[in-house]
Amino acid sequence: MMAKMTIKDMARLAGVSVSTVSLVLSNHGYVSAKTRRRVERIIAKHNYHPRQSARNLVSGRTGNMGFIISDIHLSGTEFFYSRVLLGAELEARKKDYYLLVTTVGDTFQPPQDAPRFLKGGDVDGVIIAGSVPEELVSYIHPLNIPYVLVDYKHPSIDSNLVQIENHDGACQAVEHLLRHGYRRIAFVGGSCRHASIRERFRGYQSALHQAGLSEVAQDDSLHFLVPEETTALIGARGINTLLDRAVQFDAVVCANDTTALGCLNALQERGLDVPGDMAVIGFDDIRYATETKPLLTTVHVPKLELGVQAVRLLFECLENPGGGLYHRSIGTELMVRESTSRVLAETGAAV
Amino acid sequence: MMAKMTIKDMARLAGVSVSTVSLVLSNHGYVSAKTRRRVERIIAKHNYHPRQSARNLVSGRTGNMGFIISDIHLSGTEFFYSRVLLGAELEARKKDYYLLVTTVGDTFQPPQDAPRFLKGGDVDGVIIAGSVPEELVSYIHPLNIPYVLVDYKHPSIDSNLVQIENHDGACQAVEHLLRHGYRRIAFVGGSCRHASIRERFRGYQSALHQAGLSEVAQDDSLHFLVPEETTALIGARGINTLLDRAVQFDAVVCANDTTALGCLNALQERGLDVPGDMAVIGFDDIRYATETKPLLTTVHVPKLELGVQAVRLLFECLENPGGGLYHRSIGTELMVRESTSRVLAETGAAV
DNA sequence: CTGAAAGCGCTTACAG
DNA sequence: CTGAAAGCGCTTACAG
Repeated sequence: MMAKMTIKDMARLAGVSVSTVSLVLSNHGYVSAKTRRRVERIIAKHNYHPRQSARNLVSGRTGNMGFIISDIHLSGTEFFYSRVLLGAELEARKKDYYLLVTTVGDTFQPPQDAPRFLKGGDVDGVIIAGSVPEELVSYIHPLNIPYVLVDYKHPSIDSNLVQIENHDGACQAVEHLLRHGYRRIAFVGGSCRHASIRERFRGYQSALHQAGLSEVAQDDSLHFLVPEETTALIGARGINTLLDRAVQFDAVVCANDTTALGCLNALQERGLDVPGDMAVIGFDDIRYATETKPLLTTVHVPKLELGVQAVRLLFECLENPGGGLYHRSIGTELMVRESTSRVLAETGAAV
Repeated sequence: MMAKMTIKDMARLAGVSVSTVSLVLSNHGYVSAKTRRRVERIIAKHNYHPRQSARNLVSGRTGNMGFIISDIHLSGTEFFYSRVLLGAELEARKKDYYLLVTTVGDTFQPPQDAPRFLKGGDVDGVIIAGSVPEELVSYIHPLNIPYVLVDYKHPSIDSNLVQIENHDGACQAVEHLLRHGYRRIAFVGGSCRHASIRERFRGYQSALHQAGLSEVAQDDSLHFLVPEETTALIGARGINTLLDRAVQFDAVVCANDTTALGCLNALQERGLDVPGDMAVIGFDDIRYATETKPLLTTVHVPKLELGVQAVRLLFECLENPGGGLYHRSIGTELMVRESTSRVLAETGAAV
């Protein structure tokens, strides 16, 4: 194993100065075509790559981007934020940035638990995916380092944001049900502590209002929202609770797909047919939505895109320091499958 | 926004030399208690943190660890490798290492698609989680950089390995079923291209052999293995295929929980009761296994631990260069829940 | 116990 | 178009 090659070795081998090698590496100044070729050949031959830490030292930037996610979200049941991470990684890679991934627990206490890269200044910017302890945001905000929040919002601090059009998505869901003749539409939610879920609930309500069904929108016996973390069990509990209340309803909008899966199971167990007796509609479009029986109609959230946009937004902040705050909204799309359409499910013909 | 503080500023402020500040920072040499206190106070007061890139430059190490995962695994249906990632991050953090996470697609072609940190020498070691294109391993192997494979193995190259005791886990599953009186035990698998799944199948077979049930172990009409990526649909397809073959069986061992979920759904749909008519046992113990109806008996794999051990093993390689290859096996544990025990499911009393 | 100096591998003005 | 030199922020022998 030979020692690691340096720019000096390249210069010596190519018979030029270190500066010249640096110039062809960076593509900044002018180098004669001939010299450039010679240097490039030497570089390729020895498979030389400049050391990032040396470059960083002089450039003052790090080439790293922090990616913070709560441990719950990273390993929950839903495959949501790992797709956001994937999108972010793909986009960061395009600009030759590395993603430094770290997690925070829900017992987060600054400054002890603050990611080391924040203290050490080892990142040029930070992406925070999903809901995190408020303390994290209040810790990072005054740090003078650009950061963007994805699908989360601090109650009082204004940040760079990439958000889902939750309100609109929920409206689409309700409108779809209304078009198909459903009227008594219930809502079963995951954690109402999460802003996204509250927005979905509000979207559901406002679509009903628009349709002149305010009594449904307002009827809390048709709504099941709990402050707990989202699991499929909550969906099952929601359905059973509503059913036990003996209120009439023929459709249920779920706060997300995980909840919807729980609903589907519970309905099946109580002997109710979906969509024959009851329509079910989810939110997120996780992959499992296409593996249920019946296939789940849901509001598709472009998860990869959330990650991509977060990285792009961060770069804009980097290039444009002091340029104020950016907010970006990512639209949703209704995926009509089997769980909301009697005809579709039974004959295979679309309505 | 004041300029970033450097070690020089600290030295000036504390009235000592730069070397002294460095000494108290690194805790290496001797500094008088008094001087140390003074320097420490200044450091704390100004919230100074040494720049990693400068340290890296002189130390020759990077303080980074690469974490490579296929995009399929990062955003598949199973929540498996994200827990491995979580474990790795937690352990790396303990040693002040950053995790550089990147993904590879299945069209991977070296050297273009090789992670940039490999070419640039920006990591001290690499963890590869789950199955990846063989080309990745053959690319990285001669690079003279320590790497460890988690739950994967190159067919011909010998690497540092952290593996699951798949064979043993599958034996446990079968033995549990045998103890409960099941005899005609089927196997429904996900991708048989994956070594782990093949090992599970072999474990299943050898436990049956041991029990004198070689005819079951050998009866391919009781086995469903496909070369496709694992999804719940494969489980459903497996059950339906076996049932349509009209072979007798009263239990099914699944290659993993995702497959088992599909089995559960398919059985329910065909009107069969679990565990009344049929026992189902999974592998992995993903969170969803505790949200099914009935709760899924499964072989628990300590996913976090896989990540932790991978990082530890990598550190051993780092500290002990040229120390040969390490192989580590992580044991499994049978989680007995409802899907394999008639009594347990119906009366709540354990067998 | 503490300081002056060299050096890690690069980039960037500045001369020429 | 190319080279010599300074400097990025640290650490590490080496003197004292």
